[in-house]
Amino acid sequence: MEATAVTWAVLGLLSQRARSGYDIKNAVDRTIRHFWAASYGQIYPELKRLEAAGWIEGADAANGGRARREYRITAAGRQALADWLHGTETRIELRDESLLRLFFADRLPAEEALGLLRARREGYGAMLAYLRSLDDGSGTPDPPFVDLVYRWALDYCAWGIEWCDRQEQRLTSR
Amino acid sequence: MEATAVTWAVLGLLSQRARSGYDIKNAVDRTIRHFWAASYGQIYPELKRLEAAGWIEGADAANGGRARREYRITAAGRQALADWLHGTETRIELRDESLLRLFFADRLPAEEALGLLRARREGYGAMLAYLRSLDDGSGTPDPPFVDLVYRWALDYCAWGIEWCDRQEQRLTSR
DNA sequence: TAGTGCATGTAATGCGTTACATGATTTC
DNA sequence: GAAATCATGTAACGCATTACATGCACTA
Repeated sequence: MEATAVTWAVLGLLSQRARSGYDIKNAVDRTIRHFWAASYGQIYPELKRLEAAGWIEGADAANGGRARREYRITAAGRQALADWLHGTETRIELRDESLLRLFFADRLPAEEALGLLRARREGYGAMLAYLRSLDDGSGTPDPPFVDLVYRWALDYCAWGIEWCDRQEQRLTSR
Repeated sequence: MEATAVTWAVLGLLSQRARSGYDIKNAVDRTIRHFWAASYGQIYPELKRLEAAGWIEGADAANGGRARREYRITAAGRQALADWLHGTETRIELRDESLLRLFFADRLPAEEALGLLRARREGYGAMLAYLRSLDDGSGTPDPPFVDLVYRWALDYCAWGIEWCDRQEQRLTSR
C-alpha cells in the first residue's frame, strides 16, 4: 500500500498493543504529539486503509454496551513497520514562526528585537512545562527508546533556553 | 487582509529591498528555507494578494528585454510587518520522522536501534554541511538578527550531534 | 548550439486541521 | 441530573508541494 505520513505513527502504536482509533489519538497526544501530530481526520481513514492492506485487523470489542472497534497489527504489518524502521533517510525539517520573526527583527528598535529573543526563551519554557506535565509520575519505566525521545525533547528545550540566554548576553554586551 | 503563513516571509523579504517573485524564491532558498520553506505556488499568488491589500506595489522593471515585475513594500506594508513582529506567541512545532523512528526503535534488535541513532547524527551532519554551503564567504557581514538565526541553525546541529553521541555512549555503557 | 539561468505563472494533488454530528456510559 | 469521558466518523477548508507550461537571454 501507499504509505503516507500518518501510516507509521498508527502502525507503530499498534505494534505496542491493540488499540481503538480513540486510543490511538490519545496515545499520539500523550507521547508523540510534540514531534508528530495526528488528528481524527487522519487516523480513522488510515485505519481503514491499513486494514484493507492487511497490515492490521479490526474486531468489534464489546466494552460494556459501548461500541468499540479494536485493531491489532498482523505479521505483514510488523514486517512493513520493520522495513520502514530500517530506512535511514533523515532530513530535518522545521517550521518555526519565532525564528522567522527573529530573522526580520533588524526592522525593530534594538530593545524590541531583544524582546523577541526573550519571547522565544519563554516559548521553550512553556514547551518544557508541557513536556513535564506529560510525565504521569507512575514510576513505570518506559522502553529505552521511548524514554530516549522524551529525553530528546527535554534536552532540546533546556538547550534552547540556554542558547537564548547566551545570545541575549552576547548582543547586549556590545 | 487575511494574513497566511507565507505573508510574512514575502513581506519581510520585501522590507529588505525590492525584489521580483523569482528573487524572493531564491532568497527564501538561500536564507530561510531550513526553518520556513516557500514555493512558487505560494509566492506568486501571495504577491498579488499583498498588492491588492496595498502592502506592496509592483512595477514592470525592464531588464534587458526580459520581462520582470519588481515589488516594493509600502508604508502600510511596513506597518503591518511591524505589527506582526510585535506578536510574541511562540509555539514550537516540529515534524521529525527520524524521532518517530527512534520512538519505535524498541521493536528492533539493539544494534539496529543504535544504528537509527547514528543515522540521526548523520542527518544533523548533513544539515550542518548544507548550512555551511550557504555561507558564500563574501565577507559582507549580515545584519545582527539575520546572523543570529544563522547561528541558531549551526548551533542546533552541533548540539544535535553531541546529543546523539552522548546518548549512544549512555545506551552502550550498560 | 546547447545548456544554464532568469522569469512568470497555474493546475492538480496531497496533507492535515477544524469543526461538526452523533450517541452511549461513567462519574460527581 | 449534569458534566466528563468514551467512541466513531465525515465534510469543508486551508496550506503547501509538485509538476507542468512558456519563453527570453546569456555563456561556454
